[in-house]
Amino acid sequence: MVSDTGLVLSEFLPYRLYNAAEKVSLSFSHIYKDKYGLNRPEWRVLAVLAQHPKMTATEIGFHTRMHKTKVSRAVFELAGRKWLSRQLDDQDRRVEWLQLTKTGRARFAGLSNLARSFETMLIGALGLQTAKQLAHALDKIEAIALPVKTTRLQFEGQPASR
Amino acid sequence: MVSDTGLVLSEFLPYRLYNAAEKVSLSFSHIYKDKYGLNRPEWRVLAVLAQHPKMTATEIGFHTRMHKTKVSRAVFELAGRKWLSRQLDDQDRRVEWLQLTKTGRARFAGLSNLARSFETMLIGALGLQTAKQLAHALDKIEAIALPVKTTRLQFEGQPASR
DNA sequence: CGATATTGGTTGCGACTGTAACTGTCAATT
DNA sequence: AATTGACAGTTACAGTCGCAACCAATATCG
Repeated sequence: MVSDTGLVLSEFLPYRLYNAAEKVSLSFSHIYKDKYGLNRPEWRVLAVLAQHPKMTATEIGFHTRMHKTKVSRAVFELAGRKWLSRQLDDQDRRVEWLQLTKTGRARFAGLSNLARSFETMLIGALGLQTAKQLAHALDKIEAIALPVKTTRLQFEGQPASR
Repeated sequence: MVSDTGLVLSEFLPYRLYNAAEKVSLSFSHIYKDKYGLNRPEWRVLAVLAQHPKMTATEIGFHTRMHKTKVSRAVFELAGRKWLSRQLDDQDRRVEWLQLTKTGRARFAGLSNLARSFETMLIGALGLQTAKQLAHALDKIEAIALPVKTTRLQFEGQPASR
């Protein structure tokens, strides 16, 4: 028998990690959302294309850990704004090479500065020591393997319908 | 002129924090999703009601930092399954007191054990030292004030919106 | 009292998401 | 060449989300 002392949600690590990430992310999102009208996938695509001038959508998905449909939609939107250009590969016409346009690079330059200010502010608020420890913990989380699937149990009282 | 060395997304703290939280949260979600058919708001409502036997939806929102519509929908779902009961307050009939049913408590007991196992596994994978440093960093993130514009969570003592 | 504001909780709507199924292209096998 | 399978990228669909508008009950104020 397992001693059930209950579970204190507010001390539960996954919960706390998620809330902290949401808080930071929500705050940061105003920088690309309010001023530039971007959503998160679009911001990420922009940032990764600024760093790696020519990439395919698949590569972007790999780098940003985003689902390919997210990438596809973000690319569609940014292309519509002419912040990036698409160019079919000569050898393999399934592949599209994406790169920022002049406009895209110009927009990102502004965003990039705001982003770095935000990060500096955040690290300042945490303290350098804590920020480094946090970065180290994130390294480890990135590195570890976590269980991915389980099997579904059947029981009375399945989801109700609205 | 600001030196634009670009921005390396993969080293950007908000990005890394968010990805780490998503990774952990996704892995953990299988515990309540695949096995019990719950989504995250439902899991949170269940957990907080298990800890605090009688609460109102508003209080739950405060504790779990969830928007009141999320709470409302989660409560609706759990009530439909008869995992919790709703009871109008005698004095103020706008207020509903929520508490877990026997079924709800039974389900949560199982979930709770799985949750604690998961957390133990996670802490083990990080190492105790790193886990403590992470917890400390999360404390600080919770405590600091970050610029937030539009989206407001519903807290006690805060105007809803204007 | 009556009018108005506030509060607890719900719902309509538009925006965003992941799954899975799809299109079009290339590669391998026959 | 024709078939098959793999792959890049898109899209249909159903589920989820937050905002704003809403309803009903209560509190406040003239």
